Amino acid sequence: MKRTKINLLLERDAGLEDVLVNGWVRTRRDAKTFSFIEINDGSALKNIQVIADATLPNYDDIRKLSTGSAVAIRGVLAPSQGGGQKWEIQAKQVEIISLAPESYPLQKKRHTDEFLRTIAHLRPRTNKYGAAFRIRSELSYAVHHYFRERGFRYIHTPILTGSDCEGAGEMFRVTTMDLAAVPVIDKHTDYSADFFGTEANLTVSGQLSAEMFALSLGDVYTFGPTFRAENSNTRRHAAEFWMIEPEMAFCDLEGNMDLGEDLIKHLIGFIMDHCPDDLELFARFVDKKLRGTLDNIVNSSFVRLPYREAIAILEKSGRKFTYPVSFGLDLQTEHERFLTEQHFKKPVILYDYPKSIKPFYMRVNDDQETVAAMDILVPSIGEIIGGSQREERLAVVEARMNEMNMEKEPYWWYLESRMYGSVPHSGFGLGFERLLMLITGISNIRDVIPFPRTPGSIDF
RNA sequence: UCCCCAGUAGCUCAGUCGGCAGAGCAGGUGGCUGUUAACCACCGAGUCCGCGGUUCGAGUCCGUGCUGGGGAGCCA
Repeated sequence: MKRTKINLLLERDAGLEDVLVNGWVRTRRDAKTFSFIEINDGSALKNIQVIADATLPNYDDIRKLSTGSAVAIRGVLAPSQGGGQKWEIQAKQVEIISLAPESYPLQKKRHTDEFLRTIAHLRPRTNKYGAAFRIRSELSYAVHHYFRERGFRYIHTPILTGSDCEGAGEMFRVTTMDLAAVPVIDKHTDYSADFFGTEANLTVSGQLSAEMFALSLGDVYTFGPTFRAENSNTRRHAAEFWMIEPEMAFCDLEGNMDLGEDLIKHLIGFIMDHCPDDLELFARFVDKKLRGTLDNIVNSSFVRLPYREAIAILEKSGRKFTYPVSFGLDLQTEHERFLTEQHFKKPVILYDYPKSIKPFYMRVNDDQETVAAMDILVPSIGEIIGGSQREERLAVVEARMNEMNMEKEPYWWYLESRMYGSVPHSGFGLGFERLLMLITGISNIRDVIPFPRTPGSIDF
């Protein structure tokens, strides 16, 4: 007999004479002539209650069922005789697939996130983490759904890259060389002996590759893992995370901002519509203000503010900031928080940043002083999107690379895209985990990634 | 990498001025009950993070290391 998942049983209108449910025991309560067993199979937040009567042949064993044990229950789906749930299963057969010993670490009470991180292989069996990872799955689907509906193509950009200067971030080196005996020529590593015959790293962004496909297929996006070897020890950073990077041909900065705002609103709305139970858990137990935060984002127009005006607002605010504010300096966390949490109290899109603090590929504005960059900042999380209109003029992008003392040779292919049919185009990167943090109210990025990788930590 | 905080039973924590190691939950046993974080009684449970120091005596004070957390920087 094929098993039926609990989420489908719980939403039924009518009972069933014979069903099979497989899952894990969350708790067992014994009455005089029968036991209540609550089963969860991960398909939903809710458990299903099983009534196991003392007349069952293996009732003695059933009475020993411990939290975490795996079972197969066959029985009747019937209206519950007690309050608290609509349906229950009156068991005709209880097969114990495996009995969890008393050392099972998850108890029927609240655990701290810090403890659960030490048992990351078991934590998805808890209500909170089960809900978080169901939402993560739905959110991934929603990303693909959103772009597909709008004619975007999904591009698998490389994870291994030969460039060591894609971005400012530190990169993870990829090598097959024996690190105890690295070949050296003139005190420098001889990468010609390595697997690719040159230095190789893990990607920090699929953007440059995605641009090539935007200039071919029109509107494209990437959605995959990204790696940063920064020694960042914060609740918002991980060494391995997922990023969504749309790239649009024939699109300027305004169109880019439109997409970023619409994407965020749509994805949040999708989860509100499709994961009400899981979201409710976070609104009740993790962040009491979550509903208000999400409603505010979905219903408000994001503020669009040139960097120059943001500086003026900060200067006039009368606030004493730890870090200085003036044109040419990047905004610090305290400044971003002031703008989104105090001044506007909603998401803010900052754009037209000084070119001196932004990378070579961003399009230089007519003022020659700023570039067509945009960051979307949200309350509590901070920067969730960073993007720009790309510099499509060959001479300008080459001049920028010269200014920054960049070696142009590795980018020959990137520069050729500006020689052959170059067009205005734009894109951005959206931090998938940061969006998940925003949607769930989970405050640590390590808790929205199945097995998080951070400096000094690669267990599981 | 820098600053701050924490580390005591399986888990969450208390431990006063430096003087016998504690509670709740979990687990075990028994009881009660269409229960639902069930309830009641009893029982077992410790490298007080490691190392060194001060002291008659250190969970407690000092130094150092490790681990975890928060903040900052960097960024998504």
